[in-house]
Amino acid sequence: MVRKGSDKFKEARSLLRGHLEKKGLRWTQQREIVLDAFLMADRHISVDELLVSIRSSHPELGHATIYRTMNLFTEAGIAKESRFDEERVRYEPAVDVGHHDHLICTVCGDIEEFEDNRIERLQEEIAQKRGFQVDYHRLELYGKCPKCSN
Amino acid sequence: MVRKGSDKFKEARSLLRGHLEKKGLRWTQQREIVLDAFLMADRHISVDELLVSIRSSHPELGHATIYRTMNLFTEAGIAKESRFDEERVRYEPAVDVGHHDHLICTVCGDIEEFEDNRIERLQEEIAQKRGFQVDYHRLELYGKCPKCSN
DNA sequence: GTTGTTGCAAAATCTTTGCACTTCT
DNA sequence: AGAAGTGCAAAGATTTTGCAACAAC
Repeated sequence: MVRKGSDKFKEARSLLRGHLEKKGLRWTQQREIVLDAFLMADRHISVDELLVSIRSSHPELGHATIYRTMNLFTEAGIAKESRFDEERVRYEPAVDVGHHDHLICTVCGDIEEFEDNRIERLQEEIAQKRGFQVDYHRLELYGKCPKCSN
Repeated sequence: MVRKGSDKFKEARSLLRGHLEKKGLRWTQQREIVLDAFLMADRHISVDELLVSIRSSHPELGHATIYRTMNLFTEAGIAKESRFDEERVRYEPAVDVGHHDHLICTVCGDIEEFEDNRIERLQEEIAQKRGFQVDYHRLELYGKCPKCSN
């Protein structure tokens, strides 16, 4: 379980404070509420899922605010967008985790993370061979998780 | 240059004919027009780009038809959807090409393709280790192409 | 008191759908 | 003739934006 006092929360808050100060923006209740909900979610969450989880305690907080806030978090380096094979964007925390790729179950929607340095090295090699300078990448394996493949 | 008589065109037409027959669907002028425009495009094309390229010769062909037709082509195995980091879907031919992954230039939008069996094997290995059964994957390297990185 | 922020509704995008009309077979 | 397809406009879904009221500094 993710607790509010964990390192992830502290790091995210400090990143956000820094970003807000640098840009002359403000620390608001709404940003705090969305930040907590986002970090507590502990999975790849969409805006409307966030809205649902927030609405019970803060019914007045609207979707426009969440969109604006998640864009802010992305700029601040707290959240990362992932589009997977869907139309809508999902967000995952970008703090307190190294880079990783995804295994996505097309049956139950479960998303697991993995990391493999050998693949990263091969990607670098392929890009260099073509004179490409890679800034970031995305590797997603779609299929059936152990539960769904029986 | 892609010619209308090339293998790609023949293979796509034959695939489409087979799919239409199997499903009891019909071979129409519009499907032929969209198929030709799609295959001639010879790059990752979006619905509105297709619409523009078709509108000059067939102004009455609407976007709904293109959406429906591209969905049909995807089912028939002629086209493959790629969403990259955009909101809209792009399509690429699924015939006459092996599986490949993408290098995407974030400056000029250029998309190159590559293939690497070593990476594919590592993906398989990672998935197996977790009991995941991979159906398909997606690997995209984002960065600057030789022209744009100077 | 400024200036940024929010909440709502409206607009913008991309995609799908309902329906009358047309076109295959 | 009958069933499927098309074209248009309308509706859906997701995301952004304009603006008056509000809150942070």
